[in-house]
Amino acid sequence: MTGSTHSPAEDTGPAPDRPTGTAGRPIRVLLAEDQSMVREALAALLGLEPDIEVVAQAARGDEVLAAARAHAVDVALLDIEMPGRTGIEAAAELRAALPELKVVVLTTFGRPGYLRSAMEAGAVAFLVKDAPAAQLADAVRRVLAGERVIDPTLAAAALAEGANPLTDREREILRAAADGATNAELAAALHLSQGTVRNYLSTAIQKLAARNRTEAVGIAREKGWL
Amino acid sequence: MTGSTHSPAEDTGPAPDRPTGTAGRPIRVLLAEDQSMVREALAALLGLEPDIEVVAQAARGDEVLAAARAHAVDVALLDIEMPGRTGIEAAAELRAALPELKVVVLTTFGRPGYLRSAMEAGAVAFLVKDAPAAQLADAVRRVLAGERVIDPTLAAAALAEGANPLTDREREILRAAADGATNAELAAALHLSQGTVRNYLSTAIQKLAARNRTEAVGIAREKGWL
DNA sequence: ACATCCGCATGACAGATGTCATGCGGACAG
DNA sequence: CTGTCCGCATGACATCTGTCATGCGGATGT
Repeated sequence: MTGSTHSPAEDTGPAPDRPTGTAGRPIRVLLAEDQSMVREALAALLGLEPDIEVVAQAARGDEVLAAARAHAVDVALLDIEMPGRTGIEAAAELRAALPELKVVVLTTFGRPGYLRSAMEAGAVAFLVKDAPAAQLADAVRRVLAGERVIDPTLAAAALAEGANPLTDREREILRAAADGATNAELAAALHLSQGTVRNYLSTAIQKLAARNRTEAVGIAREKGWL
Repeated sequence: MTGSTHSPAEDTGPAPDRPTGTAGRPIRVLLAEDQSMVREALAALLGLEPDIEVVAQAARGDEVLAAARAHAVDVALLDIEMPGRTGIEAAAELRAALPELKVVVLTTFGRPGYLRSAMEAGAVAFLVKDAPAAQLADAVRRVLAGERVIDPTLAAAALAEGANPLTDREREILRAAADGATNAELAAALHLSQGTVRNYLSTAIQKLAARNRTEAVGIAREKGWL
């Protein structure tokens, strides 16, 4: 357990040099998370660190880019599950518009597929909310120093899983089927024959080693492939 | 419908010094939440309040009772989704063992069924993590003063929904079907005929106004009836 | 004591779902 | 250029799933 780590005195270790250029000024952080209570609690936590300042908050994925631009942010902390845009989509957007900015993805679920997508979207760190709180401030400092911060266990799992085996069509149909749509509706919505829809579902079920669509949806969700 | 109702009886029994913010000792809080980062962030947030002290933390539902006993806790803050025991189950346990203790249930999902179960288990407050962070400390103080704290919108939704319409059997089967089990397996596991299983699912589907088992599971989950 | 309601249980039937064999066309290595 | 692979697409067939009519037994209210 990494319980109480409030010792600013011994904090001299990981900060021999401020990699953001201007020495001495606090690290400017954007925090994006849809649940107010969690967001503000995380802000309080980071506020305890003398060298970190939360200068912007966002409750929706589609507010992230504007907020980052408006506040000259050094590091963006993004939750994945957000309304408007997922943290992953927001990360891709940030990389395109503000390539200097370091993106940390912070999520409830340590799904290998999420890690993979996050890295592909340009994130340099991936944290799960299960991890000790001390890792949060730590990760902020380390990404600014140019490091990548990834839980080794999760990285191994992501590599072991391999990539998402589902094709675009299969994912599309599985996602729609997850909401309870009957495959006649799917066929109509996608302008396909009913048999074709069934066939995609069938191959998806086989690829995921499931016994029916319900289980297939569960497995795909669990791995972050949906 | 919210806090305006005080309990007339059973109030101010053994309290020479009201532990409320006035002049007494700080309020002793137990915080139970499985995600370390969120738990410690919430602890940091509460730690900013001068009259509140987080004296115990639990990462699992089955650690709650022992922790509450060991630290003479005034208020327990319980997340619902936890390993070991749900926050609801832990609340029932606390009410049985430590009836003085005020229980606040704190959850990600504002599901009406959750609210209902929480109140039946003896919780006196129900907060969603979507709410502003200030409500957390506020709720702690108010429950200690004998108030109940419930989001009026959610309370209205819970009343409008009515109670869980599913019978025990239906819930049991729907829950199992949610994992992707085929109903032949369900029949074997529950020592029923296959037709019977289908029938339970059928009535569940009708009660929930769903079109198939998948959608029924989704609806039941959303309402907190699973 | 009785009628009534409700949960539990079953099998027959129709319609939805999953599997299979088959074919088309683009990408890619040789 | 050609053979091969893979994603996309379809219809026929067998199985699974959802609905219905029916019946049993315990609780409830009168």
